[in-house]
Amino acid sequence: MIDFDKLDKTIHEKGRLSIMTMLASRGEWKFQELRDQLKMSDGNLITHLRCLQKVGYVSTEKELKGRKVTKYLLTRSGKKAFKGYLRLLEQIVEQGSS
Amino acid sequence: MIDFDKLDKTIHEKGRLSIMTMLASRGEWKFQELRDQLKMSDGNLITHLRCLQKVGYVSTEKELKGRKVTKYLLTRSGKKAFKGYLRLLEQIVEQGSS
DNA sequence: GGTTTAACTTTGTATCACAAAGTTATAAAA
DNA sequence: TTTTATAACTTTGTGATACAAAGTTAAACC
Repeated sequence: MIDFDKLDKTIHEKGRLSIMTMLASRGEWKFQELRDQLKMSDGNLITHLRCLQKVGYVSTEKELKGRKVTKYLLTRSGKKAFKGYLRLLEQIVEQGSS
Repeated sequence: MIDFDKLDKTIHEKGRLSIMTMLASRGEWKFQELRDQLKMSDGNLITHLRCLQKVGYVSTEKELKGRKVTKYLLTRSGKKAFKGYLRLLEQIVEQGSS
């Protein structure tokens, strides 16, 4: 029996799941890129990013030269948590297709 | 790019996801079995089941003889929807491990 | 008839996704 | 050097909903 208590709610929420998936698939994303790709409002996106930062899954890099640009990336802990989350998804897929 | 808009919110919620996974892995489950396995309160479980019934993913069978027992199972539409959901999970897993 | 049991309903609360509007700071234009 | 534009961020409000707890109903067994 799959242990659904282990399902990380921070990652599981649709908006943050999409963010995490993007960050996992490529090193860095600008705020703008995330917003445009995911078609989220500024407020919604930044709230989710803040939430992911607060639990330590995401960090930022600021470009100091040129226009103000913020890049977001997964932390080591974020990568680990996402891996764990994916492992649970795999279990669900496996059990669901049996 | 994965289309997260397609992610079925009815299924995605943790509680209902666990229910759907159980129903997908075995034909029928009694209310009691679901409640005990998933450690949900009566009220919470039935609310999720009602929600799944309302969108047509789950149906019930009542035993008419003996003690009152209700069994829950996936409808054809529920199986189809769950399959679609799993396909999206597979995409996430794939993209996440690239 | 009374008790137990399974399923179900109702009610209340706390959380949270999301949008919209407002704020700040910097860079380019004028 | 004032103005305008832009990117990131904050604040506020609202609606939705997960969940628990307590109450209700109906059938079966004593």
